[in-house]
Amino acid sequence: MIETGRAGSRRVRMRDVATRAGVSAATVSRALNNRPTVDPQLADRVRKVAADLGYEPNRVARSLRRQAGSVWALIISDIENPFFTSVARGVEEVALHEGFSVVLCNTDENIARERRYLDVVLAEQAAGVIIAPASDRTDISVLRDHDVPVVTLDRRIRGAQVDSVVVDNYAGARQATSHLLGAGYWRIACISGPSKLTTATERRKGYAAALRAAGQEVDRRWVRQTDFRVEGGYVAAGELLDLAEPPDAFFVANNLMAAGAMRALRERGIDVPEKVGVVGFDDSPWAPLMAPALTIVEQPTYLLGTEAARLLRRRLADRSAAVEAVTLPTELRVRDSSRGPQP
Amino acid sequence: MIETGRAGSRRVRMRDVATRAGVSAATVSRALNNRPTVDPQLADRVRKVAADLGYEPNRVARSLRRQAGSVWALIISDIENPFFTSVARGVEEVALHEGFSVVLCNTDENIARERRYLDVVLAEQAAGVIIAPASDRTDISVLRDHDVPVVTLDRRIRGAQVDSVVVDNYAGARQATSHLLGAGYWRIACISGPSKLTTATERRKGYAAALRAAGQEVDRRWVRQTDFRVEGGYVAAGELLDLAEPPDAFFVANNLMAAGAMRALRERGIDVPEKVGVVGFDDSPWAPLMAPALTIVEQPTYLLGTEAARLLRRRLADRSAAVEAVTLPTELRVRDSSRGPQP
DNA sequence: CTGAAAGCGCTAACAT
DNA sequence: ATGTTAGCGCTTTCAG
Repeated sequence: MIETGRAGSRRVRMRDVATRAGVSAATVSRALNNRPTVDPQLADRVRKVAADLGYEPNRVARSLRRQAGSVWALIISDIENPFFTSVARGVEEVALHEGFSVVLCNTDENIARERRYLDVVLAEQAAGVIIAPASDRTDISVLRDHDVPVVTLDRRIRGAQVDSVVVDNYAGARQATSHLLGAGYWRIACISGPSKLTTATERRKGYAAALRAAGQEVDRRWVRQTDFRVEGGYVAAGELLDLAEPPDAFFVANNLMAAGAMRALRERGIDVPEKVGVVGFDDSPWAPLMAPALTIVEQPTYLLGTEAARLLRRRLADRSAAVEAVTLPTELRVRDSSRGPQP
Repeated sequence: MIETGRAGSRRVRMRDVATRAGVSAATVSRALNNRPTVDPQLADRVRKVAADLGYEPNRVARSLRRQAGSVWALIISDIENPFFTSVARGVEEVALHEGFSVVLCNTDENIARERRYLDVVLAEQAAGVIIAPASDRTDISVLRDHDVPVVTLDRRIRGAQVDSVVVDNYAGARQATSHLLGAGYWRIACISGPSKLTTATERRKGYAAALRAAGQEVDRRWVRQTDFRVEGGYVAAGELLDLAEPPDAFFVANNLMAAGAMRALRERGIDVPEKVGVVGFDDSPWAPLMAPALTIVEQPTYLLGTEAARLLRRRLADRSAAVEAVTLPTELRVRDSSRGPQP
């Protein structure tokens, strides 16, 4: 039904409900907030009147008065990565259940933009913040100073005493690399992300650990740290393939970069997995549909979101609770891109 | 730098700046908002003091007083679709440039959730709203009634007098279908989205128009309208392939459904494009990487976002401007999945 | 050009 | 159990 409705019709305020119900604004407030100190019958009547009038509390006024809003801010670093979108779903699920709304802020891995959003969510009085920091040195003190609960997600901030939830990047990367070794690849390169991100460095370390466990030295020329984007993976893979002694497998530390690496391989007509094996990190809708289907380290993305939300809820309820650091396991999902080399 | 900072340190208010600068709060307000009625030298001094104190205006108080906030709400229907994430980038680009922040709300194509977010953004006093409505009958009167500017994006609302920006779905679908016919496919099926979405129905109509232009009747059994999800495309394609007389090509009206259709084809061991041709609608990071690389109708996603933002900005500046309906062209991007049938 | 004062809509402290 | 009052932090008349 498209109701035309007169534009500018005054929004109904609490005062209007109060007048109509023949009570004071305070009583309306109490009734609508289910305070126990109001007569049940009266409360019912007030709520009925409010509903009839289509009253919706002004959250801005409420936030100003309560000095705390009713939205959670989820600050993510790349909205184009399905990893974060899945995480967002998880967060939302819990938030809505708790009566909060979630707004997303996209920093694009950009420190300045992250800084800006931090100021915004503070100024907008978010009830809490879940953030995938754009750097392991992101300064969240502005939030902490004003008692806004923060949970870091996916990545940790070095030295910060905040609740956090991450996956076991080290173990996942190590398992992926060992899998490649076990499949018969021997000259394995690593394409990881920015060194300012804990995820990137931990995955690189897991890769190195697997090599060493197999008695190999880590060849620095075969380790690339670039951005976490498709283009970064494409360029890095290209450079590695153009080396005099190119690798025969890639461990690629992120889903977007893995797509880029696959493109570089395809453009060069290099058969995967026959000539070069590939394992990515983090699944994506397209990974199983690629040619060949991509082996990846799967992360519990949705769970990551719900866990972060759980930590935030807990912190909201008890500011002095002990800091909790959750680490979730990954799972290697073997597909075709790592079936082993063919002479 | 990780500053520890004493938790709970009082946030600095305008009054503090005023006291420190030896002026009234009103003057501080005027100075910080660049009102012309304040002595330039004084204004400079005030701004300096504000900066020194690390003063950040409380947006909640400002919104309450001004009766309008400084964030734009972007209400999208599926955060997991890269289409929307790219659009979001475009919106943000313009918004930040204009001094607004963007928050994303994800409705998941769910009418109830959309309803909720509409109430939330109203109550939070968003300065404006850009929305991809979950239905062609979405009721946005709650926003219009309170003079919150609205721009619809990607989809239109039937009968609504609001600024809107969409792509030419009809022409794009028609071109895609004609392309399949030209490549030699003859029994072309259409997998489209929910009939409550204008995008889905227009794409279906474009498909039908192309068939009729080629002298074909439209066989209703070959037209499926499902959801815009991977699973929907998978199921629909499977059903169509299991028909006694299966189609020899698919026009799939969305990127996620196209991925699902490709999966159904792969599972049945049906060669694409030799046995069955496929054209999708809307590009995605994975489309060119699939096996075979997917032919698609490309949409100017980023531009869609910036255009929507432009319309919103215009409306904010002039509430009585004439309603503008922008239609952007699509472009067929031919890859391998529609190379033509082989006997 | 600047200051004093009112008030946005709500909630919490205080009164009754 | 309910009403009255004050005030969250800002902007905007209205005076001067």
